[in-house]
Amino acid sequence: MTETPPQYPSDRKDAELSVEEARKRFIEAWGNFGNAWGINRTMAQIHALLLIEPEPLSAEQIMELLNISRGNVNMNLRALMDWGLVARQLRLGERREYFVADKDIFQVTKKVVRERKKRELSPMIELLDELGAVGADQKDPKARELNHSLTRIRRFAGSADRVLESLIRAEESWFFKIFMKLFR
Amino acid sequence: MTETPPQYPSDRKDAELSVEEARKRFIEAWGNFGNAWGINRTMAQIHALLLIEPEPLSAEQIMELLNISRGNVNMNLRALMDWGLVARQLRLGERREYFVADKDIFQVTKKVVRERKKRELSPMIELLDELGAVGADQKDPKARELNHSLTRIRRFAGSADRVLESLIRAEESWFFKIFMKLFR
DNA sequence: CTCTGCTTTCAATACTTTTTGAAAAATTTG
DNA sequence: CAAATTTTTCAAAAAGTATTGAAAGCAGAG
Repeated sequence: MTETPPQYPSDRKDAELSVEEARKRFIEAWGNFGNAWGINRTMAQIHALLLIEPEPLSAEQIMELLNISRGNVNMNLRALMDWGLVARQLRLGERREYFVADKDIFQVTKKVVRERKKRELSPMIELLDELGAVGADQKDPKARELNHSLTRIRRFAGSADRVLESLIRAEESWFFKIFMKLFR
Repeated sequence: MTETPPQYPSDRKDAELSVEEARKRFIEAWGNFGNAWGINRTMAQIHALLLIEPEPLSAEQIMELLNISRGNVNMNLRALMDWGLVARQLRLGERREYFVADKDIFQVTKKVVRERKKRELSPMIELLDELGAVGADQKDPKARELNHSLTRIRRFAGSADRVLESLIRAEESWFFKIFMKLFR
């Protein structure tokens, strides 16, 4: 923030503006995207910003670039670190903390899958197991339908769980090799 | 609501209560689950209710069973029908409309995937294509990092898109055969 | 056409989640 | 240790989302 950024040559006159515009549009889109999937918009925007930033950024810089408050930045950076998507980075002789995002999009996916599986799928499976036996022995249609529905869902959830677990464990190359062959 | 439900025999004294309790717990859990994934809690609860209900229900019955207003039921039933998860069912000689859920959980998954792919993934891919060229020719690190990030994300989004498209088109048995062999 | 019974709409309200910003806590430096 | 700088916390405010309920709309029956 205190230093003047160096000027780089460019073929196009409007290049500098265009890059800024593109960055802005991507950050917005990533924010909306995350939001639609139950991730706080600001958290996703900070993530987007760090994804396209060549250098680590300080909380101060994020505040200014995204126009959000100190507390908000702090809160969401912590969440991003909890998810393993962003790491703190210290610089020798500097007091201020900097932050970088893991730029490997496959790693990002794995971490998001791991986190949400733990938070949402696993509790659902536990519940389904707990309710699994209810109504199995009864003739009441309500009981029977409940039992059948829960059994089907439980079976499906188990499959999903295994697929996701494999995804989380997969090595990037292996995963892509198989998938790229399978899917077009 | 106006007719007395028939009594079914059961091995356990507390069976009736237990089934009701289980139904309630499942509906709640499904509501929270949907909510975490960006689906309105009530919409998910109505879906859960119809999933475990042996008979079609009217809007009136849903209102009473879930304790929600007429307008709310109407709105969310419409959304569920838009997603293709619930169908209207008319009875001969009856004016009132009834609703049933598609009980095939694999179909449900496919429909949800299709809908969200259309609403969220496709627009993101369009944007990435649009922004794809920005900064490719520049030396400015910001431009280069933006370009690299967007290229990586674009490539990944394309893979995800193809995988999901295959899932949507897959026959259940085929899907499971392949996946069960691949994963564990 | 009018009554009746049901569905749909939507402005107002209630509820939930996010954001702010100032104060407190923590950490480094001299 | 106190001063300086930075991070963290959290109650209050703002923003966003869901829900209500009364009124309007619609369709079949008489």
